[in-house]
Amino acid sequence: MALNIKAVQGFKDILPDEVVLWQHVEQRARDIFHRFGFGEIRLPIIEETELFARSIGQTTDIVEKEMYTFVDKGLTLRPEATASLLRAFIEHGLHVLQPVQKLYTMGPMFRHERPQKGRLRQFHQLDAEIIGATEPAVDAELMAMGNMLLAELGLQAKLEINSLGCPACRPSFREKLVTYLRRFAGEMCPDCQRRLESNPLRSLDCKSQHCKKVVAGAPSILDSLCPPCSDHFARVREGLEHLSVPYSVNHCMVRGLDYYTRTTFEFTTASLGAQSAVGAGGRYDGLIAQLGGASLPGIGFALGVERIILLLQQQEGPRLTPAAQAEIFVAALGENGGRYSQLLVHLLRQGGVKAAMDYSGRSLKAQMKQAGRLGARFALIVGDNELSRQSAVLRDMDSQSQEDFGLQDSPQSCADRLRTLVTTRLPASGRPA
RNA sequence: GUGGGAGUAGCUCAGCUGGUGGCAGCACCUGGUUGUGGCCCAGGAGGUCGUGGGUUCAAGUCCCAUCUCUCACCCCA
Repeated sequence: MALNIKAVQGFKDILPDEVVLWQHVEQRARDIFHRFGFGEIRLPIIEETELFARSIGQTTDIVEKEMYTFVDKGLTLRPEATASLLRAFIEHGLHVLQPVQKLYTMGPMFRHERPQKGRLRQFHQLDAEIIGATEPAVDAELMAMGNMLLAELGLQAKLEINSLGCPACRPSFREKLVTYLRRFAGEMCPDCQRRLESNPLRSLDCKSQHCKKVVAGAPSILDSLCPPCSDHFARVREGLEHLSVPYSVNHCMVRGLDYYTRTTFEFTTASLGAQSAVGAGGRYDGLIAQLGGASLPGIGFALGVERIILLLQQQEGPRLTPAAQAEIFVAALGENGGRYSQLLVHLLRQGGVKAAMDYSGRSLKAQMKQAGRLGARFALIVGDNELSRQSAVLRDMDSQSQEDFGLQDSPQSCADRLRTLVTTRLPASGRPA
């Protein structure tokens, strides 16, 4: 701790032990996304501020107070991925390639909020979007995919769904709701009183006990949907049931971003403290046109990687163990042993074998210890003695058995023989690979 | 942005009402074993007690500020 420089608030390092989990999650996600026909798209993490203001909504908390913006340059670190993805989609005219595009991306997002459990200022999302399809079956498929990913990761999450209607039916619901809430405004929390004008739908999801009481008697948006939206929602539900995806309807669920229409959903868990959402998403049928693109519907979701990692870490059961850092460790003794070992290790690596050695001339005991620590299955002991009699000692670290390993032929063929050995010989015990 | 809790070794943490920083555990190094890992034993190394001020003969301990972590509000992945 010589330097008094630390990571800035809300940003954190992910150390090698934890990276193992990250890679696991990312691998699973890629695997499943590919199964569903999604292609990866990689996006810049910075965009013109205007993009987020126009898509997420001027009056949302994200845009009003949580963005990392370079004011002098008009640029902003992305607070979410959908806007960037759609920008790229429109910019490159991807809709001409095929009528329905399925894209995913993953990476860091930035929001200037107060950090707490499962919430960082730089956090990571897995993001999947389907553009160009309006069929309810697509909504169901997308949710099924999220559900499958969480299930394959071994996580317990509930799926809650709702419909927020469309520009044809939401405004009238909003009016109905405001009329109702006005009657009880006095009983509601100060936040909700303030939201009465700015974002009355948000009151439906308020945690305050008083508000919950009021909201319990409020009209439901599901009763106010126009026939097309109502039909869409019914068929989304049918789709989920058809695929046996468990879900519940939560007519109070609202979203923090303005662009959502019709289907919205959240994957929630009780094990994350105040942050119950592991992932969330919804349909945004007007957004692409609003950003200057073709008039195309879209739907997508984002999963919070940190939140998934937290859940995995809380889980009982066997931990993920990092892969061995070395398959074979060459223990060198003496100056000649060191020179020969260095070449051998290099040739092994060239041949695709994870090989390691120690250059500091430490005792054999210390080197064997290091071999064990690296998870090496074999140790090859090469000292000046071995070189002079042209025969090294090969030790199987699990069975503790040792055998001679001839060094008569060239270093290259020795390396080749060792590689064959490492890749073909079965482990002595049922030790994880 | 608001409120509670907390910062002592790489990690987890003792340290009472101020009086020399812990034979603490894990990890690390060395030795016990002339050249053989995991267990055991012995020894060793490792600290601006988050940072900056203040009170005091004396501050890890009390006071103020600040930074960070943490939990919650707000909001959200």
